[in-house]
Amino acid sequence: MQRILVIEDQPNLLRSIVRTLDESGFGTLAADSLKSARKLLSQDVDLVILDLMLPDGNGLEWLSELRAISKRPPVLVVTARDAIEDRVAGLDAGADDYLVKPFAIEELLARIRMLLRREQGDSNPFVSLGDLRIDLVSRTAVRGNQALDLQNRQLELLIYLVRNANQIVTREMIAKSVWKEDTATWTNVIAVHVNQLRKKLEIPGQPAILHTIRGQGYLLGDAP
Amino acid sequence: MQRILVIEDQPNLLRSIVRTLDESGFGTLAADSLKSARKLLSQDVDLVILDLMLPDGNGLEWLSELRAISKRPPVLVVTARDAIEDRVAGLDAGADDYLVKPFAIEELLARIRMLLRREQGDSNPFVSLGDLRIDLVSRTAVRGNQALDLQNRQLELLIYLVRNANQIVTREMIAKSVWKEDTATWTNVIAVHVNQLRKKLEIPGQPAILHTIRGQGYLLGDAP
DNA sequence: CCGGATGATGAGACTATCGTCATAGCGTCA
DNA sequence: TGACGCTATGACGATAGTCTCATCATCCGG
Repeated sequence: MQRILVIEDQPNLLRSIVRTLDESGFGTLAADSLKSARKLLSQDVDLVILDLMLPDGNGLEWLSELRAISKRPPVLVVTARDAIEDRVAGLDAGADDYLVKPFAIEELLARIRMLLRREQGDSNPFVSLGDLRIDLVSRTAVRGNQALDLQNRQLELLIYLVRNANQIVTREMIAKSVWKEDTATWTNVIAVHVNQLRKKLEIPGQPAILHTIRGQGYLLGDAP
Repeated sequence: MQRILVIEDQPNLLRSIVRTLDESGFGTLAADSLKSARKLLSQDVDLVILDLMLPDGNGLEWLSELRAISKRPPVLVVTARDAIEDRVAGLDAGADDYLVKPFAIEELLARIRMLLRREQGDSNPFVSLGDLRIDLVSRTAVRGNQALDLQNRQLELLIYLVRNANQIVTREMIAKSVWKEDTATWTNVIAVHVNQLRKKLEIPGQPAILHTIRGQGYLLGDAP
């Protein structure tokens, strides 16, 4: 369930927003001051709805602080301040949308859907090839629906191979990119790691995807 | 230079928008119908400004077609239709923002900046705090312009602290997130790693940024 | 079909990383 | 100020990750 943090100091409006969000199937966290907002903003909030005028300070400053750290989560500013300067200031401070009070609850929901939709595509960057997928931030590799338990070097090697999928990569290229030195060319370190990677990567009974190109290097992808 | 496609059939408004964008340093492509828009979109466009009522059809249908193929580029809908149903329909069709005519050119520019800012985030994701910055894909941490040579655990710990900057994190929270187990609470592993991290993170002669909150936990950021 | 070259593989050595422990330092409160 | 509890720190041992080496398998040209 997606969690939304609502920062709003008017009790009636806060209650009304929270109720609507609950009914729409979102999880909600409510804050009526910047102080309590700071407490509730942990990394697993998916969206923030922010009123600007709060008892203990200006919401824009809080927003700037947040954006200095991270571009997530998206922030939808909801405020009575409708002057153009205010709108520009809000958006430039890092807001992802700016909605002026009074607003229709339907429009609020539509804008929430829009922001969350955008988040989904924005999830961790990854590389993939066929049924193989590597999340570059959590550093997890999955083949089909089976997680692969790889060591660091094996993962680095695999990422390099996926990034250069369906083309031959020489040992020199691998040494330079994965080992950051050329010396590795003189030993058979690469062969050893390719070997270890194959054991975990290939599925017995299915055609291999990590091929040796004799005299040239390796190739990840469809047989040449 | 970032390129913006403007789809608008009122010649005066179209000209005015294009001029403003040019002056702001954007590249512009102009279309006064869906037909010409289809032609121009095949080029590399970073953002689309879309009027809904066009001579040869409804912009929303065109938007839906586009979104069926790709979530890029972002689309900013600009229209005279200001009914709530219209706004909801536009956002749900895949628009990334919805601006009602007449609008201030300053707000249009602010919303364009907002949308493009998000696109830029396509580079490696990172977290930062003050002069500290961590690239989450290359897994490198930099303080000022000095790279920090951190071990895996130290980096994981630092990422967690930055993500929860300026708030107290307890040992239990750290154990759960970084070690993925509660057992670490019973030893002083965390203290040891915090200690090692401090040696590499703190700059002698400058105020510390990784504080101990006696009896509670640790805090990364400004002194409490 | 043979021999040299190239790549694969298992075992073990080396090493960086990590966790534990003992002890020292420091704050806090009576 | 003294004692207690919490935190810092250096050293050491355990472990997982990485590399080396010897040997085996396979390919390809005579």
